[in-house]
Amino acid sequence: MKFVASFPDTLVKGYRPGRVPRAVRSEQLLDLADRLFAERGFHAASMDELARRAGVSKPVIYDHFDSKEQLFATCVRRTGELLADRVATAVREESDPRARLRAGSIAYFRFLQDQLQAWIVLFDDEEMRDARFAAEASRIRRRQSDLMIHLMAETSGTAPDHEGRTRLEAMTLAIAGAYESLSLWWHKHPEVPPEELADWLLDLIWPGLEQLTKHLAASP
Amino acid sequence: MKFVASFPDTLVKGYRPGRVPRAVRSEQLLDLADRLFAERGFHAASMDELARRAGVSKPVIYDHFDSKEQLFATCVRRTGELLADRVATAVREESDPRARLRAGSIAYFRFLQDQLQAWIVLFDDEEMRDARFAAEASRIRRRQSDLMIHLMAETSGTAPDHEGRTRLEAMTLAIAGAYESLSLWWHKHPEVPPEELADWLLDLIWPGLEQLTKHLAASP
Amino acid sequence: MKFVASFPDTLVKGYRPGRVPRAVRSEQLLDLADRLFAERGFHAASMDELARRAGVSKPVIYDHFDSKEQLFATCVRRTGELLADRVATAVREESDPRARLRAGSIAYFRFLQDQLQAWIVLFDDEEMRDARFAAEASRIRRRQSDLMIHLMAETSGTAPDHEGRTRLEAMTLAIAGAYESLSLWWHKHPEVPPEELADWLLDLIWPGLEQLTKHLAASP
Amino acid sequence: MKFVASFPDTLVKGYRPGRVPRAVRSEQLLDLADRLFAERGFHAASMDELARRAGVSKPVIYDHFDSKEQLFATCVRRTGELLADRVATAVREESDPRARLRAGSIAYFRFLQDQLQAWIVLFDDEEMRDARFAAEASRIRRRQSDLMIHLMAETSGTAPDHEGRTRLEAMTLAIAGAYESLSLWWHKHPEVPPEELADWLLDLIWPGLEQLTKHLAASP
DNA sequence: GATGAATGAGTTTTCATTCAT
DNA sequence: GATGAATGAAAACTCATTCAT
Repeated sequence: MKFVASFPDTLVKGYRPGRVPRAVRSEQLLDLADRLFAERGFHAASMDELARRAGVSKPVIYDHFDSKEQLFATCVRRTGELLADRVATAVREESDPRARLRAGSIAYFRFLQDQLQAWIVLFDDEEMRDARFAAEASRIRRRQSDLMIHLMAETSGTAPDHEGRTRLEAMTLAIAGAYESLSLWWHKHPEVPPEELADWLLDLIWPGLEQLTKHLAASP
Repeated sequence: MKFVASFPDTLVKGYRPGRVPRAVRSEQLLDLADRLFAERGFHAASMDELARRAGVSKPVIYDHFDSKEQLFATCVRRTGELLADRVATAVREESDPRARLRAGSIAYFRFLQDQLQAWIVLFDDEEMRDARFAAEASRIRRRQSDLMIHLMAETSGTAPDHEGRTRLEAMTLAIAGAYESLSLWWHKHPEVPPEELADWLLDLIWPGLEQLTKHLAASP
Repeated sequence: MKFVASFPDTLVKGYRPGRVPRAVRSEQLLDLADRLFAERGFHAASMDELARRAGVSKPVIYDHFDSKEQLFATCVRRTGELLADRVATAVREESDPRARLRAGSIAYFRFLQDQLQAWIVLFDDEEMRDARFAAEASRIRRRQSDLMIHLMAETSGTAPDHEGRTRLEAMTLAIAGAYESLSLWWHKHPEVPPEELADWLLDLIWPGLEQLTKHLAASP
Repeated sequence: MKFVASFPDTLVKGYRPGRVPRAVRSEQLLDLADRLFAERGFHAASMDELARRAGVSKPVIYDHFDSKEQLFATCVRRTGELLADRVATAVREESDPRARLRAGSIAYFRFLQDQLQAWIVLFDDEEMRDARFAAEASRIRRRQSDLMIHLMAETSGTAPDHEGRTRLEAMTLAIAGAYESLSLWWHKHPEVPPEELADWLLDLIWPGLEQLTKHLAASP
């Protein structure tokens, strides 16, 4: 006889096992799913394991979420929204463009620090580029990019023409990629403080960005 | 229900079907696997389909490769090496640092244009970030990064200290991320020529990079 | 994912939702179950959906019926009894044997017209021939058959011997089958009026039936 | 440790267990599936059990048939075709219309006797009326009906008008239902020989049928 | 009289992988 | 050098049914 490890990872706080209100259970499942997807990736994560970790039976999960895909999408969206909020809030608290970008960057890296597992779902997951989730993933990246475009537009004061917008879009997406890639590196060098990371990145791209903005403002 | 035999995608040229020398078969399988992984992603690609496309039975594949994982890893490495070669060759043909970086960038984007399907395996695949393949993937990125570090080191003429090296490494990886992300954007804007892409990116990062190099050279 | 509450199909008339006397609730559930089984068939019909349609929770259903099977059986029996009543009543209103059979037939087809969904449960349901329900189904068919035997016996005036009874039973069951099959055909040709259907069938079987009756009357 | 009963129902004759040619395995699976569906009905029959009975693993089944549905459909069609062949052959051997119908009926009942389990799949299965299989089922019934229409048309010598054809179709389908229902009765009275069953049914419907034919021939 | 939350046992289906020939 | 036939293990998802309140 096999003894399956039978301690659920999470006994939802303050509730006796097996009788948890719907909303609470939903949150718990989302949290555990975030972690599980981060650890295993979409495909390798199994609903069975999620159920085991939550200490519930599978139908409970399917009572809360339609499918594995929908559960994953929900995780991703939730995390993406949280990240966008944090960054936007931080940006809003500064007025000088460079300071704003710096504040946003710091908020970005701090979020990764706090929500390690959630962030991995966002950027490091194998499936994040799966066709079915590409939409959500690129929406997130685009949101970061848009924020930056907005920032740059403020700086320049003029609206760029079509070609200019195309270029700006490409560049901000490239920068978003730089953030993501740097995040992965950071994962292995956690001793670097978020502020320093932000400064490094700003020193690298700010000159080019400023130049670009001027160029675009001048071109039409 | 079994797929009826039908026409294998590839009848290896110059050989009667079913009697192909080992090395040729290996190459053929790698080519088809590249394509298949690019189309479907690692998980969704099935050995059955690969066998069907190759017009052989599955044991043949297992005679050449230990497992699906190993096959995938081999595809990735092969493509990565090809890319690195192209870039290195292009870089070698220029002498001015900025021109070298530009030449490398153009070679990079041209490779993507030529080897669309292979490149997707490299960067766009869902699994590329799977734990099992992370090693290979980051090795490729690192190779790009190293190349750039080398480039920058030449420029500055002095070797940076430890902290400097850390920072340089982080930044070059960030830049590699920018390239990858820009490539994904390019996928949807193929009308932009590789040279223009390269110029955009250089305009963005060159000022920061130059500055960084000077700074690092000065610091010790 | 749970279906959001939405509007139950039936708010039992004259009662506040959620406070309905037992007998009324039972009837309501049977009506809805009839409809549901007719629409989906036994297997595909789910207790969840029944509960939703009734606007109650599942335990309520289980408080009224032991199991899905028992619920289905109850539906079938109820409908069967209704049908038998209608036919018997119609038969009683005529005196000539042929006219009696005709009246019964018309009543039969009219019932189908009125109670379309209930009838489907009776004859068209996939499960009606399931071992577990065969009993109930054949009881209904037998009731029709018995009625006819009775009719024929009246006509002949003599009781047939054992062999004769066997044959008569077989024939009346065959005729019941003809009714059922014709009903299915009618489903796709609803423009034919019940009276015409009855006449067609009578023209077909009456000569043989009369003959059979005489033969059986003569044989002992 | 649980000992699952491990004698497969069928060790395919003449082959060592586990190495059976494709065509043979296909036939074996169809035969066993026929039996299984007959015993349990479509829903209650599980692929697991079929695999167990065949002494193979489930993937073997899925290598031969796309899905449970397709397997069932194949069973049904195969049996239906066999039945139609037998009946048609028997009919062809007589020339007088009544004799032809009688011969066909006898062939029909003999088929049931021989292929008991297959026949149950045809008529007694719960799912035979499932929307997904209705097509196949009604095609079979219609084939019987068509055969009879053909027979009757020969007798009358004239083609009936539209209304006449509608009526004839309805009646022949009704008769097909009578056959099916009588078959079910026969299941419990196997002592009656097929010839007697056929005679009973012919005595019942022939007079009406003949009349109908004349009537239809006269009407236009 | 009624409910929200939960479950056990099952279903079909898929896939990488390997004998025996 | 190659194949036809087979498998073990697991996956996602469903459903009738029942506590505890």
